[in-house]
Amino acid sequence: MKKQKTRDHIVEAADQLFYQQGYEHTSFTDISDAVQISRGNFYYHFKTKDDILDAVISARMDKTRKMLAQWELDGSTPQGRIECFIRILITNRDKILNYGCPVGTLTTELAKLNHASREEANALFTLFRTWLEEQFILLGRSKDADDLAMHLLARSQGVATLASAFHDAKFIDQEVAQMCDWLNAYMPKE
Amino acid sequence: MKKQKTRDHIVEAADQLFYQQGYEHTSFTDISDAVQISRGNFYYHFKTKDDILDAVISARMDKTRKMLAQWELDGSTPQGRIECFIRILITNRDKILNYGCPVGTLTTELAKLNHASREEANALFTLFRTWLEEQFILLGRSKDADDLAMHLLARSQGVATLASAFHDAKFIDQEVAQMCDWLNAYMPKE
DNA sequence: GATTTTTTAGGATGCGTGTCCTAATATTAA
DNA sequence: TTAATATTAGGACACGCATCCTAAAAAATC
Repeated sequence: MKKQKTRDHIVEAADQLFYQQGYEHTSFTDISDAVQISRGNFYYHFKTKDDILDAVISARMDKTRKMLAQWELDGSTPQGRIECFIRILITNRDKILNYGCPVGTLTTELAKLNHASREEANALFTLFRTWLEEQFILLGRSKDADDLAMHLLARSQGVATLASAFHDAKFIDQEVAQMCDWLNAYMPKE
Repeated sequence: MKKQKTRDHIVEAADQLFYQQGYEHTSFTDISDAVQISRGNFYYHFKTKDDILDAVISARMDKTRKMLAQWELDGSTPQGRIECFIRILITNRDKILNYGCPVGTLTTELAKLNHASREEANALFTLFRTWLEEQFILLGRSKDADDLAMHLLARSQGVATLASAFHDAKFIDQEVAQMCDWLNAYMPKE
């Protein structure tokens, strides 16, 4: 099946372009140029542009789930796992400086467009949210686990937005350090 | 001069629409419908769509400057003034729940579009940043005043993004309370 | 090698867009 | 009232867009 292969290429290219240029501002031509495929050939793989968006979101969900699963292996303690989350800002620093947070910018754009896939994009946030919540529960904070998860999500989100606006890498490092301090000071050592 | 009047109407309508729908997604027709003006008449007031954007940004700068000046009067202490900033999230809660932060979402969009007015939009952030910095200096934190300003900006930004994604008003209230606590606990009482 | 199926290329179509032009109307000045 | 100017309306224009169609090419099957 060659179909699946080119389909994957399309999704991958669209994923990048949607992140870098935004969904609406990315045209079929942009994607076909990136994949080196004729524009007309698209319809064979995807009926509409919205379908590509759904495929991209779905792919991001899978990738995120795998990443979270990996963190479960990397970090032996809940603190360590949460720290993995905090440190994505550093791992993806360059991209974030240029294009912001992929989750935040997409949900924001789709909200403005009042797009049908708005909620599906939000599910990406929910994925992180519930995962973080679980970690905080493991830390014995079951009462406010969700609040803490939202708090951390919001801080990461804000850091990405500001760092991107001012193209300030140092700011990312500072805030990541602060969040780690917050995590260690605030949480009970076990 | 009737010209100035309709020009102001155009800028006001464009301001709202750019906020609610995004810059790119708002067409000349959208604006002319809102202002009740023929589409062709636009060119008499603005040469290009980009010119409208510049005018909108400029208007927002003026409005922001006035708001900051007002806060200088409202809050007798630097803490009080900073608290004014934190509480915009509550003042504009409904709009934020629906459309996010006007500054953050615009700069994010223009960054993706690689738009010429990107930097001018960022100046809105800088306006808040330097104003907050001044307040922290007045509090005797001249060494890390800018860091604190950026920290607070980022947190507000993150709160707006998450609250909008999850349409969660309670989250705004919680985080605003936390930021006020942080401000009062962290800062020296005088 | 022949035939069927899968995959592709490239252009046609209709629509919305920003932009621009020109003639009509309203407003002001003489 | 008349003449000059300021403001408007509405349509023309070229372009890019998502979409759709059809015939050619490639691949797979027999």
